Amino acid sequence: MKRKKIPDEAVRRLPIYLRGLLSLSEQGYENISSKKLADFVGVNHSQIRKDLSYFGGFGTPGIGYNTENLRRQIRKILKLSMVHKAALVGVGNLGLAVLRYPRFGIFGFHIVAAFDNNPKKIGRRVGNITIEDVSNLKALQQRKIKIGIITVPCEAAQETFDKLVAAGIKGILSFSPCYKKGRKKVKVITIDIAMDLARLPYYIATRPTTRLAKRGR
Amino acid sequence: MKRKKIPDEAVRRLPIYLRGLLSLSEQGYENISSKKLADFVGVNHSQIRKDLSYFGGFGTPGIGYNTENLRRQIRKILKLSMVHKAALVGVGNLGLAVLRYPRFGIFGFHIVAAFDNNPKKIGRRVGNITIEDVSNLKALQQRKIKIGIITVPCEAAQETFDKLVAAGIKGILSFSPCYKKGRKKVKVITIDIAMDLARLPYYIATRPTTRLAKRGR
DNA sequence: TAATGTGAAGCCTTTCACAGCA
DNA sequence: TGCTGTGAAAGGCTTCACATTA
Repeated sequence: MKRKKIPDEAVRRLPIYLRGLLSLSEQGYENISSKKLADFVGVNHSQIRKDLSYFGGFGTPGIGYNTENLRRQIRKILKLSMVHKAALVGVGNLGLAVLRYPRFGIFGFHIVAAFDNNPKKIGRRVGNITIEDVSNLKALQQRKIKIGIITVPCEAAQETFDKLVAAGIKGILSFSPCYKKGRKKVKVITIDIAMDLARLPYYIATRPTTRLAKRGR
Repeated sequence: MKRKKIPDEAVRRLPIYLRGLLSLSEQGYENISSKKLADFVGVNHSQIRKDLSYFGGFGTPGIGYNTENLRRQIRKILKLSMVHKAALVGVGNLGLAVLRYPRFGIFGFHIVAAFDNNPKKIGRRVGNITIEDVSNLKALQQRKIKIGIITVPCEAAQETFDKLVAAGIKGILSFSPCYKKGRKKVKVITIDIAMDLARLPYYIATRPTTRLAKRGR
């Protein structure tokens, strides 16, 4: 295995495996075969072995993968071994929900700052974070925050995006559907709730037998 | 064009085009070429033509596509011409945020019911919806609700899923990362915020020049 | 024996390139 | 001329099948 180009799709599946391994290790599995993990997470077993082989041989023929070790390896590949500091911009309903979202911890994320442009919100506390004015975004670099979460309304998305990039942010999770120009050296992952919902009716009652597509995304 | 098998990926892109067309038609474009739309939404222009060709020839050589007509056609393909009634289960932070999410309307969705199992929440109003007890889920069929949105905590996801399926729901948008068994004749689209976030560090500072991957998903 | 790691095959998706039409 | 619609080529991803290893 000589570091060929690694499919983006393989990277997208690693967190799925990680979450599966977490459950299975809680269930007491010390070792796990690609077959068993495959059944559990709903991915083909060859796929799992292939995906893992891009990064190295973590298994033992005849035995499978050591659950703890594989978890550690995947966390390392995804750079989740360290804790990542994230900043959230836009403390509306969705922003609040994300701030209070309980499950970031298991992947090593920590939202350490929240920003809004509404004077009424600035200074308020959510959990143990105090909402700051967006003008403070400039200082993100000094605070070693490399990940941004955008939960502002559509109109403000481009401006927020530009500010985050200017502040040296390296990765952005955006809930805003609006198209961003000028992304460069910044990885952007967009979650567009309305758009995902918009695909649903197409699949309803169209097909005599539902195709059970790969996985909802 | 003889209805070959239509790639799921093409369907996934249709809402992107739809949203792009909305903006461009607001900007006053009466006709639009695949090239212009491509630049706007960040997809290859051949891709757009190919995607549309799966469903029919909507354009005019030399001119492009009539903006209004293409919007209408895509809405028709995605079955978004009618209004879809949706029910939301789990009125926590995220559920509230989704209930108040302003942008479902443009795709023709209408959340008409919300459910929770917490007696303190039942009876409360959010917008013009009254929160009901989850036991009322049974009646979804009579109420002609075919789409469900799951925003319950992980532990309750499987149970909620089973109830929605039993109630005759045809499509589900789930924010719960937990694996669902027994999906059948039901299309499930999953949004897993933590998992999307978990991919971000992998892409940060790994690559000398960022690959500008297709689009964040 | 049981399961990994992997070349090769097969399948799906994207891009190219151009005939044909307005 | 400008742009669509579409075969064909290229590229990428998934699955198969098996040599290999503990």
